[in-house]
Parts: sequence; C-alpha cells; structure tokens
Amino acid sequence: MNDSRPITLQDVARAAGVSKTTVSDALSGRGRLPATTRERVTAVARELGYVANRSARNLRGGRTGAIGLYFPARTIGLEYYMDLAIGAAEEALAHDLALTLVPTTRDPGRTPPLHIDGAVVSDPVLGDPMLETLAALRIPVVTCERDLTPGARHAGRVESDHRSGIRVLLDHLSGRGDHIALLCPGEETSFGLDIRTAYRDWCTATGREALVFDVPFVCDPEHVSHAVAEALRAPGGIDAIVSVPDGGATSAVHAALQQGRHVPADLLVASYVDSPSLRGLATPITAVDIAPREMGRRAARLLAGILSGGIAPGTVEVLPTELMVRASTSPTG
Amino acid sequence: MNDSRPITLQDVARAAGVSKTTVSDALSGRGRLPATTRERVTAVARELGYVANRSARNLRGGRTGAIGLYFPARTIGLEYYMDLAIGAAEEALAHDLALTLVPTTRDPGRTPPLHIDGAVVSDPVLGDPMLETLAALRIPVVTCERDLTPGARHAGRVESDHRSGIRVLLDHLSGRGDHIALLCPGEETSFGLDIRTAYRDWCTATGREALVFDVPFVCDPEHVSHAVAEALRAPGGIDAIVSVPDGGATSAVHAALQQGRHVPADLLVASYVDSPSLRGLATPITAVDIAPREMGRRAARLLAGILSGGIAPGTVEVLPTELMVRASTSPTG
DNA sequence: ATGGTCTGAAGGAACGTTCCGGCAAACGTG
DNA sequence: CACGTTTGCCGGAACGTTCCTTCAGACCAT
Repeated sequence: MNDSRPITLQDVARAAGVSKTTVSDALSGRGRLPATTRERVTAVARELGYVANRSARNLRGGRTGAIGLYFPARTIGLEYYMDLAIGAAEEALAHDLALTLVPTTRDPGRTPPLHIDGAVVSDPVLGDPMLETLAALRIPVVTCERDLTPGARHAGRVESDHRSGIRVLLDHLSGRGDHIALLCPGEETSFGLDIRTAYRDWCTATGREALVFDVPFVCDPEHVSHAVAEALRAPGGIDAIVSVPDGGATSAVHAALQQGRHVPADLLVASYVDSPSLRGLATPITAVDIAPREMGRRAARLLAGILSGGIAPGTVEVLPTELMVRASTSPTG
Repeated sequence: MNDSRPITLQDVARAAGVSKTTVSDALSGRGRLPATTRERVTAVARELGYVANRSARNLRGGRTGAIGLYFPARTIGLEYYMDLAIGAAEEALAHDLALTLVPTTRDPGRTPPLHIDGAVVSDPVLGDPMLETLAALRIPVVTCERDLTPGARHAGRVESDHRSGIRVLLDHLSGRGDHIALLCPGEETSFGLDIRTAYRDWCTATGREALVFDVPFVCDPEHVSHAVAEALRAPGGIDAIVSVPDGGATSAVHAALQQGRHVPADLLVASYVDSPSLRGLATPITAVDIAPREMGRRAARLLAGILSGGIAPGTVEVLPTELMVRASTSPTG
C-alpha cells in the first residue's frame, strides 16, 4: 500500500476501467449512468480511499469552499458564542464547507483578504466596520439576529423569538412577582432592543411599572452588583429580577444575598440567556434556552443553501425558545 | 469598473505588458527580475486590485491553505479556549492560512474528511480519538501543552510553564497562608498533572502537607462548593485556597462566604487560570495569567513555520506565566 | 569576430476537478 | 431495413496558479 501520493480521480478511473469523467459522474450523481456502473465505480473509489481534492474542485467551481464566522470582539468568552461556533462548524462540515474564524480586525480599513464564499455574522452590532467590509466584498451574509443598521440587506437571517421568550418568562414570574426588574444590555443589537421592547409592552399590558436597569452586553459581576443594588432600592420594592446577559445571573444571586435577600425565598431570580453553569448551582437558576448550537447550525445551513442556490436569498428563519424552570423561581424553593 | 469577474494574473500581465510568469515572479519575489520591473508590475497589480486565487495556488502547491483548530468538546465555554482561538486565527491569517474549526466528531470512527495542512490541538486529552485520526491522516500537529499519550510524537508543541507558575503563586501565598488547599482537575492532561506535581513538590520542599481536592476540568459552581466545603473541614484548618480551573474561583469565594469565611480577611483565595471576570469583582481575585491569546498565536505561528519548512519539526516553545496579584490575597484586603 | 556566461523575460506543462460536446452502440419506429 | 432517438461513456478544455525549460540579447574576455 503506497500512500505517498493521494488518490485522484484518474487513479480510480484506471482501477475501475473507466474514464475520469465517468468516475466524477458516478460519485456526484450527475450524468447518464446506469445504477450498476455507478455502484461499481463508487465501490472502487471507496476501496481505494479516494477523497476529492478540494482545491481542484473549488478552482473549477469558482468557490473557496469556506464560510466565515464573525462575532464582535467584546463577545469573547461568552459560552453562547462558543456553542454557536461549534454548531456552525458541524453544519458547515456537513455541507462540505470549512468554517473559518474571522478575527476582529485590529486596525480597521486594512482587512486582510477574506477567502470565503459567505459569512455568518452573529449578533451584528450597530456600526461594526466588518459589516461594511463584507458588503464591499459582496460576500453573502447570514446574520444571527437582526442587523439594526438602517437599510441593511443581507442574504439571510436566523433570529430567536426573544419577544416571545421574555414574555413566557415574565408570565412564569408573574404569579409570585409583582415588581419585576430587568437587567438588560443596550439597544445596539436587536437582542437588547427586542427584549426591552417586549418587556415594556408586557408591563404596559399587565399594568405594571417597567423597571429597566442597564448592564453591558458582556458584563462583569461588578456591573451586575451595581444594577442589583440599584434595583433593590426601587421605590415600590422588587420581588423578582431578570438578568438578561450570559453569565450575569449568578452574580445577581450573589449580589442579592449580600443585600440580605434570599433566592427564591424572598426574591426570584431568573436569567434570560441560559448556560450550563446555571444548572449546576446549589439553587439552579431559571432561564430561557435560546439554543445557541442550533442557532449556529441553522445559520450555517441557511448560508450553505443560499450559496448553492437551493434556498432563496432573503429567507428568514425564527428559532423558538424554551423556558427552563428551575429552583430559583420555584415556589417550594 | 467591471467587477463581475475577479482579476487574474493574466489580467495584470496584459495590463502591464508582460507575461503571467513575470507577474507571478514579481509578486512572489522569486525569479530574476530587476527592481524596476518588479515595482512596475506590483503597482499595476495593486491598481487593478489583484488578489491571488487561493484555490489555484493551493491546487498547484498541493496544500489546502488551512490549518485546523481542535479542542475537546467539554472545554466549550471556557474563556481560555475562546481567546486562544482568536489568537490562532489572527496569526494564521498573518501567514496566509485560514483557521478552520474542527468540531468534535459525534460518532467516532466516521470522521468527515479534514481538508487541512496541519492542526493545532489545544490541551490534548489522554485517549481522545481525534489524536489517532490526525496521526492516521499524517496531518502535522502542534499541541498546546503536552500530549500524555505514551509514545506520542507531534510536529511541535507550545507549553506554558505551569510548574513555575504555580510555584510563584504558592510563594506569594506562603507569607500569610500556611495551609494551602489546591482545587485541581485530574491527570488526563499535562495541565492538571504538572500543577499537581509542582504543588506536591512545593509542599514537600517547604515542609507542608499537600491538600489536593479534585474538581473537574470544566467545573460547575456546585463542584467547587463541595470541594471548598471539604477543604475547610481539613484537620489542620485552611487559610488559603487555590482554585485551578477557569471560572472556578468566583464560586470558591462564594462558597467560602457561605461557610462563614471572609476573603481576604480570614481566607486567601486565588485562581490559577486568570480571566477577565476575575478582575471586575468587588474583591478582585489573584490569578496567574497564562496568556491564552499568545498561546494561540504561538501555536499557529509554529505550525505555519513547520509547514513552510522554516522551523524544524519537533520544536518546543515555552510560554512564561505572570502572577497577577489582586485584593483576594492582599494583606490590606 | 568567436565563444561563453549572465540577465530578463516568456512559453507551456502540470496540479485535479467539472462539464460541454461528441460518438459509438443499442433501441425504437415506420 | 433504414433512420431517428436514446443510452452509456469518453476526450478534452478550462479554472488560475507555479515553476521548469527555453531563448534572445547583452556583456565580457579571448
């Protein structure tokens, strides 16, 4: 067995006693071939361990065979994005595409050449220069969540139904919580915007006062502590806190404890973004599962479909969310 | 300006009045060309916005133009790996290589074809089937940290000097802490092994009792709470805790508080793995900066060098660590 | 002048794939 | 049996690069 040189179409053709065209057709399902030939050739190819050369295929097809994944620098470290990346990589691979990480450009304007057929941009942030760069290069983009840039048009989009997600969470809390504070990031992403809007609407509809406290998208425990302290000083009192960002709720529980409030005995605490670390706590925290891995998968699948022409550009998919009720908001404690 | 078709070498050649060979030579620095021609051609290329077709280059050169990045599934969500990935992507791009995420194979044995020239494996875990797969495909591997598999030989390695890192941390604590507990993951990675070994050696050398408590590599607050509770029940008492894993120290402080111990007043707490979330706390936590981004960069650079022949296979680089002293172990509190 | 070396540049093959066109043989229909 | 049509397969061009070979001319020393 001589594995010094990779097996090519020609090698398979010779071994099967046919031409390289026939091998190509047999393996790709194209052309006019009887099932017998197709199977015979396929068997030979498998036998020899043939694996198509991607560079040649890409050159011939005028593609790069890769899609990019981009998220803003500040999101580093959030479990959500890591999980999304894995999902996107899995799905891309299933479509014979490589998933290439696109690093945040350190000095804007000097973007290195991007050799990708398309890009997944997770949580586009208002004003991010990479969005312009991708548009200038005419690289098809699928966004995870909406791009709030005025006039922005992308090839596709997957969005979570955050409005419904937060409503379900609020409904769940409303039984025992009359004064529900929301710790939420700003309106430079559709994520923050939608949640704030839905929260305010829900408050209006149920005749409550909206109590919104700003925390950064990527938030330190310190930020959460401040917001919790401020919330607990609210005139009418607070009996429930919804901490929106990834990783914030743990700190919220901690901060509440320091303020003398016990969860869930005299204060309900829920996270919006769920993560494994919320499950393992002594008092597990209720959260909404916004399915990051599925988000990555769907975005990659959508982009792959658009690139191959199977899915119409402009398609929007909505991802359902699921409330995970845990001890931090349960009556029994 | 007609940008319907990308600019090729031929286009530049025509525009500059030379042959495609000359353009290729001029841009690559190869061949025998006077500086004048080189500059003229380069100018024309820049003018036209020529960017080399990677598929063609890769096909010709017999490469894929990409390197893979792999880490075990369980590490998802750790800030360390996300940061490492970004560093690797940056450096790969600087070497004209794409960084492709290699997802953990869901069913082992059926690995999809990997179209990469080499791979960075961060924290190889004893028994991970991907290591075999890469070896079988003869894909050069640079590991971050050592591969403990007996007989394993890789193309290169970058390792942090954890032994020295933990010693420096212990020396720092030894002024006020006589009974130092170590919360550490197991010995299936060189990371856990080295830290345990160095800790035990240090304890022997300074005449202390070694107090090691197992926590998982990826650890929930729950795990940490248990370990802390157990540690605080140690016969001789405990006056300092070193929590090794990423993200564990915050929970350790929390758990200690619940046991009635205050940090740093009557208990010192330090993390081994540093992360941004340790800095922002009310009582920031002392930790060792093990420079994940630099680790990613170095690994990618080393792999790129080995692939291009500029660096000899078998090269090992050691990354220094730096102790970051913060309030959680400071005398003044 | 003659032969040799060096310089600057060009031609063309090769990398492995896809796909267009073509061409026999088999098959149908009158 | 003659003549279209379909079936099964193949040759070869093209994708854009790199690099090996060639080659004309300039330059030098004899």
